[in-house]
Amino acid sequence: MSTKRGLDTGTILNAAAELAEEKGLENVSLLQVAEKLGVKAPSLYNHLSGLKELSLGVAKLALSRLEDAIRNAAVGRSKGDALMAIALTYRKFAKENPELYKAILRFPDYSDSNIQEAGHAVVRILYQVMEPYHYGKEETIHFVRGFRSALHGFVSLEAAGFFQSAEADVDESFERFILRLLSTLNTTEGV
Amino acid sequence: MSTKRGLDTGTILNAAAELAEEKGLENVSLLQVAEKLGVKAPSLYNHLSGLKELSLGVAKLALSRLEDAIRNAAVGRSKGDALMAIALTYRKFAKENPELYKAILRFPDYSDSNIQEAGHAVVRILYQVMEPYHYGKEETIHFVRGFRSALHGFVSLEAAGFFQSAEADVDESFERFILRLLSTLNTTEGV
DNA sequence: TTGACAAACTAATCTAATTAGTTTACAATA
DNA sequence: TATTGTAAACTAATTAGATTAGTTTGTCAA
Repeated sequence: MSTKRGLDTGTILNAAAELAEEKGLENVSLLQVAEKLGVKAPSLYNHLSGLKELSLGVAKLALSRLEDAIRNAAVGRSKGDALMAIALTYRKFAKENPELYKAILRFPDYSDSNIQEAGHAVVRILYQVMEPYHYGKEETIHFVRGFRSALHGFVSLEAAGFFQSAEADVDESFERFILRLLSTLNTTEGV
Repeated sequence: MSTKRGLDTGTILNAAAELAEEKGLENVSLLQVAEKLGVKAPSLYNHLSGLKELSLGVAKLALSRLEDAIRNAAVGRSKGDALMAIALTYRKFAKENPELYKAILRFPDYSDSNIQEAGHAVVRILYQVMEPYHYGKEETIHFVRGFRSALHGFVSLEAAGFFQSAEADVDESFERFILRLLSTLNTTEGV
């Protein structure tokens, strides 16, 4: 029987992600992940350097799934349409994968490394969508920073449980917020 | 000498906050905090229920300091002026107290309880500032949710190390972003 | 067929949180 | 002033988890 060669980094990260959604991000330990994989904890060290790398890996995994979702959302749409679709998809992802989204949020803990890279992928999509507006590079960067901040900020605060006052619908708050931002985009028409 | 009665919850939390800024949030353990206070770790349990409560307490402390700063920023200003001052102060706080700000960010980990309460205080200030615009309650809530999201989102992403492309100044990105939002506020004049 | 290597294992160590049970200083009161 | 109850500190012990060291064992390539 296959007592051997069962693992690789990808398998481990997927198991960790699954475990996160099942039992909460805070219960993702090497021990638990190993157990889920039917393996002893030290075995994991053959594939990653330790808990930090595991956490980082889960965050990267989550980001890349988010990126996929966003890319799909933008396909076949342009300008405001595309941006709104991206925004809705972003929030949907966070709602459907709360623990994975928390994993992304947690990156400030190790702001150092290559999570950034994964983040860039998301940004690149936004740059593409912004092209038809014919803004200058600098102008585009300014806007994209704001747009990302809006998405991230709203979704984080919502996930943390703010926005509970029953007096205003959260879906509507989000849509209005994004529309507000989009309304400031020059509609001078791309010839 | 006073082997006794040295501690209370406030003292512990302040020590923890200090420790966070000195050595990083991730090094705030019961052990380290106890050591800093010249006490054994189990003694802390007389004043709080464990590490979770300590972390929560630090987050609340940080939020209440942020709230103070914001309140001060709004004093003597109104409308767009006040909102911009709040925004700048919010970001300044995060820059000057990075570890404490991280403590706030970390709250999604325990989204349950009474961090919320502290968050409400910030919101209350925003509601006051919004009054002169004479928006309806619902409308105001929508805007405030967006505004907070903007602040939180931008500052978090910046703290996490995104926004590093040298091609656009981050201060300017922030100011433009906030101005963009403010520009969408009705200036129909309060009589 | 074999031998080298990677991948798994067991055993052991370390750090930190937490719990149990004990001691002691303060403060109210007899 | 002596006494005693209690809160707050302590020591000792347990637990969980990460990590390291050193060993064993499949698998694959020569």
